[in-house]
Amino acid sequence: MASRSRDAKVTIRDVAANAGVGIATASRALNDEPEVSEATRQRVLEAASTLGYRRSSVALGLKRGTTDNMGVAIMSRHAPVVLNPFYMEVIGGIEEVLEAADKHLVLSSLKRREDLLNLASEGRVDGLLVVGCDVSDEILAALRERQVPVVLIDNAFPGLPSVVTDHEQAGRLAARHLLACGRSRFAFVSENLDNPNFGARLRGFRAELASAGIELAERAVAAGGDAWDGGYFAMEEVLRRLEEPPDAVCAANDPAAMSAVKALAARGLTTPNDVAVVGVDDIHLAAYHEPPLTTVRVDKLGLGRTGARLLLDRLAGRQVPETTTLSTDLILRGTTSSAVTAEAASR
Amino acid sequence: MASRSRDAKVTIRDVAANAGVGIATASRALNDEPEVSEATRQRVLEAASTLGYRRSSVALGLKRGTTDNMGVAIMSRHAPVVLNPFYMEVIGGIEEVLEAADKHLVLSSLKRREDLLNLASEGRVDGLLVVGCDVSDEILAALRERQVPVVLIDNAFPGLPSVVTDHEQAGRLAARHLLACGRSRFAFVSENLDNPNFGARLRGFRAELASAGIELAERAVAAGGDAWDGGYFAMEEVLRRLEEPPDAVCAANDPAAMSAVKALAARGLTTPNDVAVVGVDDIHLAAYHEPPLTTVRVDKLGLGRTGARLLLDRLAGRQVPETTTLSTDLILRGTTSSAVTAEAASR
DNA sequence: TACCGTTCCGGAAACGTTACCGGAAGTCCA
DNA sequence: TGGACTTCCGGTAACGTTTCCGGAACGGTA
Repeated sequence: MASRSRDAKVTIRDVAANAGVGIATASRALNDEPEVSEATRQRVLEAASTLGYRRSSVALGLKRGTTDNMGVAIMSRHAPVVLNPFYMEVIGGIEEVLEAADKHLVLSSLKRREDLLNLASEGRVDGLLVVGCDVSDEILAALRERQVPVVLIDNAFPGLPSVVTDHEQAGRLAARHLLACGRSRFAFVSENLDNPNFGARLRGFRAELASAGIELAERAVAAGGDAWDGGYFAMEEVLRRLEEPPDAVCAANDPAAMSAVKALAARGLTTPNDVAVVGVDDIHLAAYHEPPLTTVRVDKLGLGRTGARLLLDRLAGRQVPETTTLSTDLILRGTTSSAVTAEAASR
Repeated sequence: MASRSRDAKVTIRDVAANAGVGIATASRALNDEPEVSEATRQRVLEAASTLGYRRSSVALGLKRGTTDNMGVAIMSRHAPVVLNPFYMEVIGGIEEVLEAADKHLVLSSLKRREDLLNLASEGRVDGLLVVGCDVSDEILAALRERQVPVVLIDNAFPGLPSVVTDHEQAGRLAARHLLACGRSRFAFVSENLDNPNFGARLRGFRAELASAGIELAERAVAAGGDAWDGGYFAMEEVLRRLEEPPDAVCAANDPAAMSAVKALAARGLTTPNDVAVVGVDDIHLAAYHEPPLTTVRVDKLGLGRTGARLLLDRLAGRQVPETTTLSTDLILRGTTSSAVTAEAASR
């Protein structure tokens, strides 16, 4: 019963020899196949146990042509990906589904483009989850052409299945809420406006305002740079440009919203009394912000989960839709209404 | 030159046939071995290119007995690991070194204990990096007994190489700084005091105070539970217990410190004027806190980097020290001195 | 007794690669 | 001219599995 620690690697031949059977029989016994008598099965199992046998996943992989591990490639042009709380939650969702399916997750941040291609075509992984927008079309086209099983998360590309957030809806929800709060002077701040997701949020925000008869001036929109305090500089920029400060701000994401609150405070403007602020994403920290951050929740776990599930489906030969869209929810907290206490913060 | 997209997998036999050579020669040409003429090498390379050949890493793995990927197991008993900013930075360091060495990172949060053992003994990974304290001695003993190449990060176990932080030093630095600030009524708050690392921080904190002739009362030490606001409750508890509020608080980690600042504010106590607060870790957010958080920096990237480097060394057959200790640094910011502005915040 | 079906088992091929070994040319020197 | 050495190449074993196929043993039935 106790597994003896062997220095040499113990293979199926060893357990077969030890049990006095052929390797074919040993294989069958180990794999719970029916065509083996109960007596020999026990003998093999016991031999395996005393020898401390572990089947080689590499050999199995070669035989089966499959590895049981999935690549997760996170592209983050700017900040180190591990500092991005958004992606971390997405990975959490991916991991949950993969673990339940007994798959393994190989993580790759992939500065070098060729690595991503190789990961799949060398057979190191069975499929690929590509997370985020910071990946060149060239790579995606190559992936598609090579028929690599891949699912895009938070990004889209013709011919490749993807799961995305309804970013425009997020912007619309933010605008609608701000309008419902009775605000009238709007602004939009972001770390970066090249990011297509942020662009879509702005588009939705602007569209909803337009349908209420309000035009969002170009001067009321600013980007402050890709860092945790990008929103701070964007907010400063907007305050500088406008003769009268806004009373409602939508930020492209939560970090930007939090920084914007700071920038407003630095100008003596309080949140939510002087200015209501709403973010997008609902990262974990949002609920712990002071005041708790009103935000439009993006289903990060859901992105990861359904992305992983789609990839698994695809590998199982099932047909998957080209794009599945996850909707967003307004999370009402303290930066838009002083009536909301910290108690109502968490989910 | 253009790689044709083939539906079937193209193996080295195919490129050998296409180039009109034997597979041994093809292998040599592909691997830049010298015993092949330049002419045939070119022929093989071209055949490989037009066929779109990619060498199978699985077959190579079987042949070599090595996978070129390393397992990273993060144990987090409580919160989902992806929400832990500390570990995320450690992973960043690991990834950096691994990528530079052309290794791949397979991530595993491992709820099920057997998975960790299997990961290595099935040959899925060449080595293992075990991060954090939330792993049972039983597993570590099994790892050691099975001779799995493993390096512990932020944890220690006899017979296994590990890289750790000098947590006691961190506590001492915090105490020394608080003393230098002229404070006299001390407290220590934590999410959790079972965590041996937090315990060591408390020990160092207490020891340094003692050597200044000050005894840290048991009533001035509290744990508030494992969540982002654990420090909040711990701080509340301390304030409730003490007749006079402390004027210096050390938190076991940065999230606890930030929450403690909030709890103090809720009681009308300002930071740093009424109470100086110092955290430990220096997570990314600390510099963006309001006021910027004075903290004792733990070299998270360094933990990951040297852990990965040690593992690589060990796999290369080099001898590695059983424990390497990383020291900490005091980062002076706004929660202990109002003279420090937000400008001096970042690294 | 002869035949057939069932149950259980072992040999060997195959997955894609590298490495060992032997052999065919070609070159050089005596 | 003949040997020895170098250069280049191909066949094949091996890595550890699974799976196909054939066969032995056995029991039951005509």
